Amino acid sequence: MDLLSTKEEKLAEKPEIGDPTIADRVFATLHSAILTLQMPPGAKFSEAEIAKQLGVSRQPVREAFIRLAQIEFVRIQPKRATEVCKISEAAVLNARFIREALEAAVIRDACVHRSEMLIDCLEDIVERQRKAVDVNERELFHDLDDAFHRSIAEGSGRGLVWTLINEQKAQMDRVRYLSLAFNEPVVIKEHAAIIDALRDRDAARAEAAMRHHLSRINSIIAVLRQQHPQYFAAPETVKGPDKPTP
Amino acid sequence: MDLLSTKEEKLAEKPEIGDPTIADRVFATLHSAILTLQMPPGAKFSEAEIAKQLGVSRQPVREAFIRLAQIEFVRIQPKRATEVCKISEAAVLNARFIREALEAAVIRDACVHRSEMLIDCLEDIVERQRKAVDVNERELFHDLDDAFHRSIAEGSGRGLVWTLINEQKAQMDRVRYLSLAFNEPVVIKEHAAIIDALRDRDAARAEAAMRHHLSRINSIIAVLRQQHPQYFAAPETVKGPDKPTP
DNA sequence: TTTACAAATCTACCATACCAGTTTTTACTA
DNA sequence: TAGTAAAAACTGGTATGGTAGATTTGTAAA
Repeated sequence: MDLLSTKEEKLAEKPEIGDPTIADRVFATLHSAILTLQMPPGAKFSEAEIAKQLGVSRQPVREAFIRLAQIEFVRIQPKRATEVCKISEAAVLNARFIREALEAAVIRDACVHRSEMLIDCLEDIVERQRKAVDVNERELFHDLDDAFHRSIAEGSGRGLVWTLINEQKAQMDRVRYLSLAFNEPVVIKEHAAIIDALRDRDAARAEAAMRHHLSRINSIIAVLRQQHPQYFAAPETVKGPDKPTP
Repeated sequence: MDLLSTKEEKLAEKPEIGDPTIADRVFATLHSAILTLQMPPGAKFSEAEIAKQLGVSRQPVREAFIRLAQIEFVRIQPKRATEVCKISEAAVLNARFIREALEAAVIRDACVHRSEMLIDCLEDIVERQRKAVDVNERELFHDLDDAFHRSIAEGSGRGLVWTLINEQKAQMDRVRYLSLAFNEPVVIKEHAAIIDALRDRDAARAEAAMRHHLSRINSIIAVLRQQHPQYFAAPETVKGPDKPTP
């Protein structure tokens, strides 16, 4: 892994008076590295190693690790090692279940509370997505995709729900980085269909369009798992219902 | 706040070879204290203060703070202070929205995948709730309520979803501790209605029963806010949809 | 009495040293 | 050579001291 290149730019700056702490910046650096697969699933590293590479002490690195562990980006094994969590197919499908349930509920709300401004905003985003496809700007396209879904949530007064969706989405985003062929034109069509239903305030149609749109990941993950088995965790056995132990 | 009383029992034990670290135990102690309102919303404290009270160094306390901040139990103000987050009505209603959307989706799944064992398990839980009411064991009743919902999720293979619901629920649980009158008999009736629909595999009825059951919090929170205004944050202004900034 | 400013006293953040386990290496024995 | 045990080189967890910024306090001037 090569995080040294970003050292001088991002971390070893002068001790600014600004807000972000060193731990914040270490977290952001590692978060990005994991998301973009610069740090691939299964990679092992230590507090001391990262600290040395980033030119800081172990302490802020350690605190970044704690935060990364909470979002299941890394797994801390005390006295042993810390490693990047492998992609769990069960976790990804679980994230999709959660995302679908939430976005379905959100878009139903949006059909009631939506403003004309929201429609304009969404159409603007899709238009920019078209341009992004023309110039083959994959990164921009993905950012606009996020913006599309976030705007719907915020437009119906459910901005806080998007925060949660975004966290769940992180597991899927690593998959997204793996899949080079994302079939952008179809995505744009699906977005347009969602806008249409939203404009007509047709909740049932909007919800169906959204669910269809989100079902994409299912067909992708099985393929990617075969293409990159080393990035995926072994399939878990699903537990049955436990007796409660209060 | 009086955490010293639990010091000898929970923290100053012999250095076991077992798993939980000191930071884990500090986290659990503070988590419980905040949930049960022993540490009321708005209370200020410092790393050094807690460390002294619990008889540990500042480091594990600090790490516990980081984890508590991530679940929005405390707010860390650098160089200033750390305080218990006040209850935000917007956050509670947001949590309910999320919980309702997820549990509605889960129980629809459960109507398809449910086993006879799940029905038996749920009926057993409700029966124990009746007994808990008889002997006025409020704490036990609440634990069984959690067990009821968790069992439904795990019984339909969505145990991971419960993990998320549980996190969201934490904000509501502080409200639950505030409300002394919880109207347990009605809760039991609602649970029974959910079981009935689940037994009949009637997804629409089960979902409706679940949504009705979860709507309870809305009527509670407004009253509590008036009764305990010091525990609640000032109402936030809801933002409109932003233009994306990719 | 009120205001202004400085010193004392807080805070959380960071660096460092040490500890107790784990893993790997090394070296000696059978 | 193979096996085993000791030792060296890791790991993350904890304790502690120092630092810079924020708050409070206290004192002096208007």
